[in-house]
Amino acid sequence: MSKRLRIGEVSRRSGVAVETLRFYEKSSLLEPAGRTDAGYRLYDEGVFERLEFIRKSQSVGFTLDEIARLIREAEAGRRPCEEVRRLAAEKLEALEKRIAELTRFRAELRETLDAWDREGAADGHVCGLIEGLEAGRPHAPRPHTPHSEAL
Amino acid sequence: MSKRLRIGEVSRRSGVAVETLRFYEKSSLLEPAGRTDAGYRLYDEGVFERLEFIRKSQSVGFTLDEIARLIREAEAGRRPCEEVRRLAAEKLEALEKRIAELTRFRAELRETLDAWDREGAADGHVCGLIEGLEAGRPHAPRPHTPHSEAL
DNA sequence: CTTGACTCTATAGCAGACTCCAGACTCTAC
DNA sequence: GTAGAGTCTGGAGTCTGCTATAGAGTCAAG
Repeated sequence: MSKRLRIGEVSRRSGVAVETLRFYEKSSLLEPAGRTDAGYRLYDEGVFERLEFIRKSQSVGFTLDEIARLIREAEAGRRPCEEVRRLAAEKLEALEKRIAELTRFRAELRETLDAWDREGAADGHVCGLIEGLEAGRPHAPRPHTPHSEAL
Repeated sequence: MSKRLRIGEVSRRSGVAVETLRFYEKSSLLEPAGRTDAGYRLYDEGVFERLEFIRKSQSVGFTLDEIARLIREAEAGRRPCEEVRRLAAEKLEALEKRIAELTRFRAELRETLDAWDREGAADGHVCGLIEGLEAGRPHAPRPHTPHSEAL
């Protein structure tokens, strides 16, 4: 029989704010195992596992809604492996696109910074980024990419 | 003398929604080159360059506010190279951290997906992610399998 | 019994980047 | 001259993931 924890203790041990725990409850991510007579939430040790799951899922790009859905399915006794896998595969794909994109931008940004270093103290000089603002960069403009996911 | 475009045309050609263009204007990111007598915004071709600049800057992590600031400085004829450079260097650093982070996540995600593929067709099998979820749940009694650090 | 930390609910607010709406005007085509 | 698409303004609403506040009840220590 495991010890039951109040919300503050859970918060302290997990690093997740009290308000956030309650918010997660509202969002169907986390139910307290019970309540005291006074209505205080009581959690058991499993909560840490759950929070870890949430954290990890978030970190690979699942939204709280998606996470809630997975949890719902799992609790309904279903094994939404297919679904999870599909979602995860999607996330992976998005992630790869995003990494490629960011890597390109990193190269550009480095290049720009390097150029500034080279031209550095030369006064009267308008640095590359600003130049791009006024006249356009030497790079070919790309067609619009609809929506870069905020990964 | 380049042709002047109305907002819808700019939207169509850039993929940026009309409302977003107006929103950018409110946010001091983008001014139409003029107005018709009826008050319709008119843009010239330079707008695409500007939009591209905004998009790229966003992609490397500048906020719209920062972008507006850069534009303001550039248009004031100042050369805020120091400032721009500092900001850019910061973003580069952040970008590198982000890329490293995402790359780690990608590795984890791939690994997870691979693991699922290997264990795949084995029926009755609860995939790692879900397993983590079910741990400590009173429902769904499950055989204990010690592989839960899925994500 | 009082103090102070903790908890409760319900509601509001924040940041960032849009997105949509009403109601009025304008432009183009037929 | 009328339909229908496009545009205008100003302001409100959306979305995600929290974070904060008010006002009240609870609990353990001194």
